[in-house]
Amino acid sequence: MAGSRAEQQFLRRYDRREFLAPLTTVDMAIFSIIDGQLKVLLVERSNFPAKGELALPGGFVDEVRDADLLETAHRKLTEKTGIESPYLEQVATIGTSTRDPRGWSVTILHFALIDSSAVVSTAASVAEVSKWVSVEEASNFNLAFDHTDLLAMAIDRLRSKTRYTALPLALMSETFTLTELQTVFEVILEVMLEKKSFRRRLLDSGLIEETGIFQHGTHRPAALFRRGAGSANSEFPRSLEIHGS
Amino acid sequence: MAGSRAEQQFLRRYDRREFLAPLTTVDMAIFSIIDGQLKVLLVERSNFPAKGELALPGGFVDEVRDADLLETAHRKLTEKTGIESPYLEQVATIGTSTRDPRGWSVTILHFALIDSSAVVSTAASVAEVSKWVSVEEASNFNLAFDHTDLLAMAIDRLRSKTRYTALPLALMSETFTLTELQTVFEVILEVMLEKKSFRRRLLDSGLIEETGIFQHGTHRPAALFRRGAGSANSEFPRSLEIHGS
DNA sequence: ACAATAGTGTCTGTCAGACATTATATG
DNA sequence: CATATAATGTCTGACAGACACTATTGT
Repeated sequence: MAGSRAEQQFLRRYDRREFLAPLTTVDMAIFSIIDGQLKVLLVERSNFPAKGELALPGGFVDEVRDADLLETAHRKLTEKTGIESPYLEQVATIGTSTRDPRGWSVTILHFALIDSSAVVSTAASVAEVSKWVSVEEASNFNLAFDHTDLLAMAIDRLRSKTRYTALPLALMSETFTLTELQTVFEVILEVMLEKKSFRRRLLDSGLIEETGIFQHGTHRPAALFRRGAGSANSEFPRSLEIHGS
Repeated sequence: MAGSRAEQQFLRRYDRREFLAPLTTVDMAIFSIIDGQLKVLLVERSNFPAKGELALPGGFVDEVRDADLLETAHRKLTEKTGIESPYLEQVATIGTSTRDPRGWSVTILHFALIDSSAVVSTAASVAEVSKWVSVEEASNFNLAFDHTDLLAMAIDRLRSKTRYTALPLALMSETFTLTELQTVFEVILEVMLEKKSFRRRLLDSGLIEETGIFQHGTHRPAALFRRGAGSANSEFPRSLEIHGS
């Protein structure tokens, strides 16, 4: 069925180069918490078009090296940050005739969350000019192409998932206190959360486990946790209620 | 900034045909409720590859006619069904080196929900061989390419959204009774729902409004409703609890 | 009057929010 | 021992589930 003689002949004669396909790229919104702020990695474009402008990192599918789009995204991420196994998720695919001056162009937008502590290694492994910018600043820059829109979509997705999953766990370092975790949620959502309900939600979720170790600081020591078995992407039965702001 | 002389020169010399881009298509899972079942529209492929096999409808971006991917999806939908304004949503983008024998290929998968009553007009306006198949059957067919996987993703998305939105409203005809609506939810979720909580949820949502008309059938007449102001895509604060199957 | 379908009353359970209270370090 | 921070107790409120009950039609 799948390999009739006629089909094989068709495929032998088929040459993709005879057909014009849209330019296809993978773009990445790579988030991390740095200095208590939600930051995104931007690169300064070293080639035309939009040379010199700030943009989300991204690039073309490498038909030889990438078996699928996720590998393209992973490869881009490793190239830019040196990070190997972040949280990585497809956000949306944007394709229009006008977004790239080279012609009809499609980008598959992903977002990645990386562990704050892993970020240190970034600068060293990066050749291209790249920098971490707070999402607020980044949203106000005039990014290359439609990247301002793409960034907004990625932030929306992160915010919305933060309301009904424990996704921000992917931003934490190996061990963390519940107060630290709550602060990260609050930074993302731009809202204060109730301590008791936050702790109940996380502790009951089974997504974190106690290390038995305590972090000694200025006052009462805080229990240190690590990520547990479950997927940080799994859904709570109810969303956090976001009122004001 | 955006149009320096050097950049203009770069663009004048740039010829996309020199670069090989992945094959890019838009595929559609078009759902409707027919004879009380959730059905999906399948077409018999009239060309190689996979000629003669059943597949989700889809096709290439038309760089001249389509301003963006959503227009491509709308165009495909209108070509296949004659429907103009369905609910339409992007599900995911799948790109691998192996899914199409012609080479590295990307598809942007969408799903559409169309009004049961609109379906009647379908057969007439369609040249290609297409047919409505229950999702159960369709999932068991061996569809062309990776379309069995694509269909599963689209069904997953529909099921999951049915748990926390009123998306199935898009499947109803102009007016409908609450019992009919509940039955559609049940068909999609493959679970029985509690009448009282279902009605409360929908009535309190403001997503439907009474027509004041009653449907007289074999017994007590049922109030007829129509879709209201709000977006059927908006989220309830809690998901429906799905226990057993 | 009866059967069948439409629609309601009301109790329970779960889980998030509010906020007061207790616990345990360090200086 | 004072104070800051960690952690808990417990009440409320929103909303889904369960299920018994009432209402209204056609036959």
